[in-house]
Order: sequence, then structure tokens, then C-alpha cells
Amino acid sequence: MTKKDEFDLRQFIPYLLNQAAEASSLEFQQIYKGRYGLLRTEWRVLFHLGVYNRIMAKDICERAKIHKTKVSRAVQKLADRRYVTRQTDVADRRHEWLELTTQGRAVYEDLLSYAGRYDEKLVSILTPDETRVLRSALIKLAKI
Amino acid sequence: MTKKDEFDLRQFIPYLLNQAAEASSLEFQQIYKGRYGLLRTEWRVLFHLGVYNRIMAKDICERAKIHKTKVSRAVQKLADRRYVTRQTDVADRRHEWLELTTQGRAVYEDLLSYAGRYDEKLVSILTPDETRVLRSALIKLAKI
DNA sequence: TGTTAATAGTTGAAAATGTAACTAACAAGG
DNA sequence: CCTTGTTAGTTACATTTTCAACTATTAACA
Repeated sequence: MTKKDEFDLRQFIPYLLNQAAEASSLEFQQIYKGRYGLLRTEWRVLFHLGVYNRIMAKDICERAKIHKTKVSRAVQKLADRRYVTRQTDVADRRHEWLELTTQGRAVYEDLLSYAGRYDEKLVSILTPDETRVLRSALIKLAKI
Repeated sequence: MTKKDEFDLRQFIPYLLNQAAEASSLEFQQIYKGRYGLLRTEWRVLFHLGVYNRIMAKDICERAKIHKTKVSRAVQKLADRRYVTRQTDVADRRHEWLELTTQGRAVYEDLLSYAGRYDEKLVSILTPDETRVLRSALIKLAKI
């Protein structure tokens, strides 16, 4: 086997995904951490609550692919800060409905606006075609 | 502001990148963890040594965007397993050159072949055009 | 030369994460 | 009803990661 045939790890998709994810997460992390002292998992849980409004921890686990213990702890912290309320389902008391408080929603809306601007910045690095293809490819890959 | 104007976090690039990176990393993790008991950081350090051959920890930090304490501890473990040798630079004794041992290279080559096959699998769910555009977009985003 | 700054890398303590085992509630079939 | 299984969520403990402070060495320059 010649050198030419060897696979180049610098082109390895999981590697490239990690690099790009890390780079973009680190920069946006400064915003939610700096403004509200949130951890990455907490921010992700908050944003799912902002988007879906009244869901269970289980749903967040599935949609965000975050392990239930991480979600459980993030919800605890968000509830401690009064960003989230938890109500036990009367029909099935195993279920707990999560919802943003007014305060929690204000934080969400604030971070949403930063996210919008940050996304614009990222998109500006790419061509419109790249952006479109990137989004659809990432969605496909996330389903693996 | 109407609903239409609001930014949808489900399209947020860092979010999509994280989802895809997490999904693809988790699956490949089973390989290096299962075959050699390596952690993610250790695998990433190993693979940089395989690609660049005789570099310093500093270089790995920069190229892989991994914090120096993580790299330091990963190098320690890889050296303990005799996958890596470390030599202090005679001209500047702060510098330490890292190199794979024969055994380390064998592990690298083995995992490289798995990576190649896994990459083929990932690429197979995308169109050739998507793959090409995805790689170039990720490389751009990693440079942020 | 001597002082201060910078660089490469390490370490310890605190924080976060992962794993597995756990509780509590409900479901299904005998 | 009573066992057994399943589901949502929590907790305990071990492992990893992060953060800040540290050592050792070299650079910069007054």
C-alpha cells in the first residue's frame, strides 16, 4: 500500500466535527457563562425549554442526546436559580413537566438574541451554499 | 417582531455541530476504548503523533485545540503504556519531543484502518457534494 | 549582569461527568 | 392482587476535566 492510499486523519469527519464544534462552542460559551454563569449542559437544557416549552427531562435527553444524569443535574441547578419550574404529572406521577419561569424565559430570550447574532457571524464565514449543505449534512450525521 | 423573524435555535450552527460531533464521536469511541482502553483525549493525542511524528505537546494543543493540562495527562498515560517516548530538547530544555514507539505506531495504524472504514460509513450517508462541502465548511469553522 | 517577562509543561484541589445501582410509580399477565 | 418488567428520574462513587498556581528554563533588555 502506497502513501497515497492511506487514509488521512486530518480529513476524518469526527475529527473535523469536533474541531469545529469545539471552536464554535468555546466562543459562545463565553456569552452564557459570562452573562449568567451557566454551564454548557445548563444552557442546552434551557434552550430546549425555550424552544419546546413544557416538556419532560426525558424529551430533552432524546432531542439533545444528553445523558439523563446530566439533564437531571442541570434541571436541578436551573430550578435552584428559579429559571425552571417542575410539576409532577397528576395522571402519571413518574412524569415531571418542566417549564421556564418568567425569569428563565427572559434569560432564554436574551441568549437567543446573542445566538442569532453569533450564528450570523458563523454563516458569514461560509457561502450560502455551504451553509445550506452544512446544516443538512449535520442533521443527517446527528441521527447516526 | 413576528414569529418568522425569530431565530430558531434548532438551526443554530454550534448546536448542530455538537449533535453531529457527539453522535459520530460516541460510535468511534467504542473502537479505541474497546480495543485499547483509550480515552478520547488519549486517542486524539495518539493520532496527532501518528500524523505529525515527533512534535511537542504544545503543537498538539494548538492543532487539536485541547488544553495543555489534558494533553499533559494524556501524554503521561501514553508514555506509561509505552506508546510514546519523550525526549528533552538539548538546545531548549523546556521543550520535550514526543514520538510514537513501535508499539504506539502499531496501535495508531490499527485505529487508522478503523477510522478509514468508519469515515467511509459516514460519507456513505452523504452525497459526494455534501461530503466535499461539509469538509471545507468544517475546516473554515475550526479556524474561528 | 540582573531583573522581569515569557514559555513549556506539571500538579493539586475543585468541579463536572460517566457508570451503575438505586427509588418510586405504573403496566401487564398470571 | 401479586409477581415481574418498564419507565422517569435521582444518587453515590469513581473517573475526568478544569482552574489556578506552580516549577524550570529561556528571552529581553535596562
